[in-house]
Amino acid sequence: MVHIENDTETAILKAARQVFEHHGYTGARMQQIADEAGMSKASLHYYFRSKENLFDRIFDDTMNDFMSLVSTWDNAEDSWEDKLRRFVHQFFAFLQRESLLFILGEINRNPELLKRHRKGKIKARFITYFESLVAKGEIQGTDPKLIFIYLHALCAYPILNRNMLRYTMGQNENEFQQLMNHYPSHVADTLIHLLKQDPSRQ
Amino acid sequence: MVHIENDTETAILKAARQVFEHHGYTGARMQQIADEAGMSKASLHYYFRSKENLFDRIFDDTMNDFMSLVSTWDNAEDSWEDKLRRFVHQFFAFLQRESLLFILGEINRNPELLKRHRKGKIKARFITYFESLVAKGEIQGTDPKLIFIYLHALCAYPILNRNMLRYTMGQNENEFQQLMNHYPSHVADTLIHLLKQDPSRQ
DNA sequence: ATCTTTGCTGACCAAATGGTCAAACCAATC
DNA sequence: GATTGGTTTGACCATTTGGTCAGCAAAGAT
Repeated sequence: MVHIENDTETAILKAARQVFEHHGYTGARMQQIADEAGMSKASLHYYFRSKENLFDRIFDDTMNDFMSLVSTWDNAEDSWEDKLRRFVHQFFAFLQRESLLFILGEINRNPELLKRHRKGKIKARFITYFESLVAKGEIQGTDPKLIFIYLHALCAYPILNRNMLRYTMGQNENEFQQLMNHYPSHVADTLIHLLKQDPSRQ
Repeated sequence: MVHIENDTETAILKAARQVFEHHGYTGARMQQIADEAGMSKASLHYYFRSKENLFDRIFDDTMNDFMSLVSTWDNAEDSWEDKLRRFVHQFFAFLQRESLLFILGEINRNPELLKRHRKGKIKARFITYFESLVAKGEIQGTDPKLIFIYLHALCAYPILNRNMLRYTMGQNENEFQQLMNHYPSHVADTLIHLLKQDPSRQ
């Protein structure tokens, strides 16, 4: 299903994304999307029949990006350390581009939205890859599912909760931004360090 | 500011919390709250003058609980390991009771909501405590702000993103629940292990 | 020049929604 | 049992909101 987008359609999608990500489905107003796209409300209905249609397009696009990123695993011929490092940076960059908070909010509102994305049912490549590493004894024997959760948690949380974290830690925009610049490298180091431990501990 | 609640008011607050947490401010409907509380919509306006008032009450209550939990730090006379372990379990339990996703969504919609809670400006006790530990050389020299983020991230993420995580990892309710039963202990172990490392690594 | 197609819009509509209010209800007091 | 005060509600209102539609404008096509 290829979409050939003209300029107007692109403008609508861009405006819609902004408004939906900021206000959520129920809070978004067709009029505001129209204003932000610089056209009449009727035009939105000309290109996308309904609010729900327009929303689905935004949601599904974001969700597909997210799912394909999560289930992809670099198959370059290098060490798992480098693979992991690349993934962390890629994932972190992605999360700054697209709003995971939006996705989580909408799924919370309507869990049915998840069922439309079958790709999720394919067990993430990450996990199978790390299961094989454990089997080969290259990393310590922690459950790869936990590593998977840790990886996602460490990358996503400071972006999901940026505002309150900054507030709680008493930092201004700049200080926090500077912390975030080094953040993904530090996360990668920590995870690798964690996985390299000899299996003797517990 | 003590609120003496009668049964009706309590019933309203309970219903309102459920509806607001599920649908967010913009998606919540006064009629649904009334239905769920088993009374007429007019009664809601009798007890709380407006939707916004009712929302504020729910939001502020949750936010206060969250802020006081985050800025509290056990001052029992025991090791930092035990303090940390207790905190992780307490925090994890809290997150299962009250919806952080709700808070994050509303703050994203209206950042002004944060400014009402001055407590956040007090730098979290956690950070000052761990700064002192680093100074005393009891733990390795990682920036306590990062440890703070890691702690919160690891506790909060699997609850914030429960649905998609389960889906991505291909687990059913039971399997995931079982994973979560051991989860906080594992997080505590991991964090302690991480902090105990000798300072030689970078 | 005229017709046809496509993109686009102002004016309008029906339904939903937060909020109001006069009246009903009910327990306590006289 | 009448009065009083707080509580509860059905009916109603004004506004907002997603959506429709007849028609206008521009660009090809004939």
